Amino acid sequence: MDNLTMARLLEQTADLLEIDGADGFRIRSYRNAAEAIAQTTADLAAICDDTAKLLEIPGIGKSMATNVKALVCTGTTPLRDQLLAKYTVSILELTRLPGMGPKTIALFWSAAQINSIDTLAVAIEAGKLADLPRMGAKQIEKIKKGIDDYRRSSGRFRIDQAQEAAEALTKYLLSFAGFDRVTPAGSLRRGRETAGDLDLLVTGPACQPDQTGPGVDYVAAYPGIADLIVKGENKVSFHLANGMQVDVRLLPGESYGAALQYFTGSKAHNVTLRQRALKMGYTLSEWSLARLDDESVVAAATEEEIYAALGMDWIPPELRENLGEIDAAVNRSLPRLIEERDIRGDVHMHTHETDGRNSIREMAEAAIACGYEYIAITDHSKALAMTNGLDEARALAHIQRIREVERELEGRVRIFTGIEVDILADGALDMDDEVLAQMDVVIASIHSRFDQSREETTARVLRAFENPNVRILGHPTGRQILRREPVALDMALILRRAAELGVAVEHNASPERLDLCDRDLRLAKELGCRIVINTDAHEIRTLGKMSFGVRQLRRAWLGPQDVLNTLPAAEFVSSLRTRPQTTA
DNA sequence: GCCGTTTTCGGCCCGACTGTTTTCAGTCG
Repeated sequence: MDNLTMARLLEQTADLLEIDGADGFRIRSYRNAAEAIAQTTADLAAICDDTAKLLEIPGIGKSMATNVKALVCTGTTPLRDQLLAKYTVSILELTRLPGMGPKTIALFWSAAQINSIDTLAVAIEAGKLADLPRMGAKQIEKIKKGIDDYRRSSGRFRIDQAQEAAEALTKYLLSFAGFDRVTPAGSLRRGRETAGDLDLLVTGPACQPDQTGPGVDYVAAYPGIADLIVKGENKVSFHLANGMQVDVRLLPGESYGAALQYFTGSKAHNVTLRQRALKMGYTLSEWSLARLDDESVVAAATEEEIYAALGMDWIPPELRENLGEIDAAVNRSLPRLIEERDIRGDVHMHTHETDGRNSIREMAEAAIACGYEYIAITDHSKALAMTNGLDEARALAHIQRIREVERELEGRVRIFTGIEVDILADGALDMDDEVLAQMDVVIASIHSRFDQSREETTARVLRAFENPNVRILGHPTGRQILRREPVALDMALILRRAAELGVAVEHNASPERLDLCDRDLRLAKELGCRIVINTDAHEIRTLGKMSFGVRQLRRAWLGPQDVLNTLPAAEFVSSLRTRPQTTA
């Protein structure tokens, strides 16, 4: 069982405990443990017999360690089985409906044996809920609508979709005279790979207390609103047509920093920060950091002031996941994180020779416009027939054209020759070695047979590594965010072997992939792997999407020294895997 | 159920909004 599955089962147990009316702190400890397990780079299935190692993970105590062992050995825990026997697993989907919390679910279950969205829908139609306490016509209408929405939408959105929505809204909001600053908070600001909703903070003269009426009305008049959820004094919530929920908050400038800090999260980061505030005699809210004794404000206008007053450096939003960043900020030892301008080259892109849309020359010109010193042209190999992948003869001709374009551009950009060669189902590469040996950048990627077992896929990748021409493992898990699950891989084993051989692993910055994910990137660094970040652009427009990947690298605590393509061209090539000298 | 710079017992983060309950519970973030 992998860590994420384990985390999901513990999270599920917490939900069931909550419906069951268990002690709130016990519930929280299950959630904390789930979070810790989802984030750790240790492979719990591998170390589950080593209780001491389990206890090293913050949030895992004696009885949670027992739970972990039970999950690995039996796939469940006694407590979970007991709760599921009472409620059935389908009751959990009720928590996905807006306005349905554990108390309401428990009420419905005890009053009408409702344990799924379907039985809830039937009960509403039969009018069974009308007599229950706190169930007025509005409440029931809200639940009905929630069921319809749930059945239509998946709930989460890719980060680029969230950003696009944020940019459109920001433009609209800034055209109102009383607003002068709009900042996205939440998952988008932290650079997560998906967002469940969009949080926008707004400040300006129209956001002063008791004067927010016109501003709120303006927000609520946004033409993109599909339906309005909440319209309060300083908050407007609504859905966009694609189902994305947006929360817009109007805030006075003097508490903007406190609000930005609060609504950026993560929740776990904020909880830890607040505990620290309390120990220091302060209380931290979305309005201010204030003294506990006389309630006087210590800091509120900027995040920098608040973190400084708490005795620590300002923490970049990407790190705010309660994974050690608070201690590091207190000790003044936060890392210098990589920035987009550190990236000197993009070495994974396609042209119209296969499934790209632009020529070598067009891609190169666009890369120059991005400020890159070098690129690599890495079209597909023949196994990807639908992309018109290259066979050996075409690949050799392509190399010649790449060199010609490089000469034409007269030193304005270095263009490496390359290929994204398929790793076939058995781990062999889809191109002759003597052709691969002529290329600067050979990226090996999986594009087929995603259904193989963990053992098969791991062996497949390890066999590909044995080919000395392989210099980079492309989009290692093959996942497509919200569309296709990652392939099953023994990631620690793969990364350890890559580190030994000097094979670099790619972070594919395309917002559809973001592969490796942040957690595996941290593991890669721990294991001494070299990392390369690429856009995998198929047209000039997507060359500009490097920033989505950079945010994932930052989330993994990576600095420029951890990423090969922050190096100048010559050093970049010489730090790729060195091939054995050919004897011929 | 976890944890320890006052604690191995007794703590464990804070406020807005909604609906319906005339004083507040539940949900959400």
